[in-house]
Amino acid sequence: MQAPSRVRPARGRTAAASKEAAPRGRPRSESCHAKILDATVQMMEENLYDGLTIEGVAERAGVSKQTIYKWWPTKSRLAMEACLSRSQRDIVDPDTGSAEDDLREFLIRTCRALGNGRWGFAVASVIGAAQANSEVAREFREGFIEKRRSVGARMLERGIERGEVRANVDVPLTLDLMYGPIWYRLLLRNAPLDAAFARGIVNKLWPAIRATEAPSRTS
Amino acid sequence: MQAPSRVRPARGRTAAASKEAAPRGRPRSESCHAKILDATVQMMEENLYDGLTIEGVAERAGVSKQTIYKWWPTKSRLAMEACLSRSQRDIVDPDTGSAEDDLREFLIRTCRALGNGRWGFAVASVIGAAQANSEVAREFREGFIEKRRSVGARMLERGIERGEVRANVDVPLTLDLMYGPIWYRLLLRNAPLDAAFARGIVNKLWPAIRATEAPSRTS
DNA sequence: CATTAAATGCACGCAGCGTCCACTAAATGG
DNA sequence: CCATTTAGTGGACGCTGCGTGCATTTAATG
Repeated sequence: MQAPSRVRPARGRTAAASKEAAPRGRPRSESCHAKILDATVQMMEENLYDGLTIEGVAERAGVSKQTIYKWWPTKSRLAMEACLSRSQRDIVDPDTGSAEDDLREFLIRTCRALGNGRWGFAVASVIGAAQANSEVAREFREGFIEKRRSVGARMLERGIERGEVRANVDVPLTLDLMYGPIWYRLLLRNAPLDAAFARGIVNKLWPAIRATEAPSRTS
Repeated sequence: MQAPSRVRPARGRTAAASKEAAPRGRPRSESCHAKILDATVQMMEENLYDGLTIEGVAERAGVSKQTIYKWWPTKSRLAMEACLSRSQRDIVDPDTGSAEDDLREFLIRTCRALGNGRWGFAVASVIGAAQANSEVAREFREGFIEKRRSVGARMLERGIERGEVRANVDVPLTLDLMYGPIWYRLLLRNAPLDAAFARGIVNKLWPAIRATEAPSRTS
């Protein structure tokens, strides 16, 4: 998934944890690696996946095309890694102590990351590209979707332990119901992807999730 | 959206409703039109959007490339119209007399159309392609998504009139919650898109929609 | 200094899009 | 029957961008 990391420890320093001896030859340029990913994200934000060209990335990054092909076999893999690396920072477990608040916060954060600016469009275009190639689709699922789902599952499980969430809740289905509408709006752009939407999802879903039988809070 | 229809009434017959006189020149071949759309669907089912080539369609349909370009400006527009025309038959309002049953039936039907065989993958790949071109995205939304949404809205409104659905329900949000999970699974393939899933969606959502405050039916 | 591997620069083959053009085919009205 | 109009054919073309190949230079190792 990640381009194979062959970066060696800084000159002179011997990494204590590293079992293998220093590799021979010229070390991989970490700066090239970063510049390529940056240029890729930038180009996707401007031109979406279709407008992403290896030649363009090479030019922007000030790097030769061969260097890119050395580390990423195809354009789709490059786009994928750029997308995943850029997305990591948006996946955070709020862990507020309340399952309902956790879910709401997480969805609000997700909507915020994807809903404004060009990044959402770029992500959508990568999802799109993944539809044409099952291997890319799998990588995207594992690197992007499953990470979000596991955070969601953790929030639900904490809720079950605390007695806020009914114990027999169908976790995978619940996650589909939570994330599905967000991807739907991301991809179809029929309405804004904002905090109000995130709140709406949780408010509608919570009565089907929560343990107590108190009156529904749905608007 | 549709390739402009210039087919004229059959020879000799004067269409009563037609206001304009018979067009001059050679009439458009309806058989070519159909063969092109069929070949497009077939090729997308086999090779997804990326594997769809105008040259390939021309060959399969036994038609010249120019004929295709005459009626569809780009590959994406061709894919779009093929997708929309093939999909019409799956969009049916069950109108059972019960809003809950209507919703369930409609979602089951949708899952059935998209969940097995190659067609679902083909549709997903068109959604994907739409992400790279905002005009294609808009057409897809209007021709495919909005048709389904308006059927859904009608089912909910009938439910409101009959008192089964709470009057203040947020219809667009509810539709997002219903359809979102389906598109999510269609695109991400994390789990099967089957009737059980459709039922799960309705069962979970129904308590947030229905007018009465009877105990929830969620599993 | 020899070795190893990374990065460069340039050329190439190839597929497929979209266009152009001259030609043929099928309808029209006079 | 003929001029006109529009549809469809077939082949050639230019272009972009992918992915490869290869000789060369650069930065690290012992």
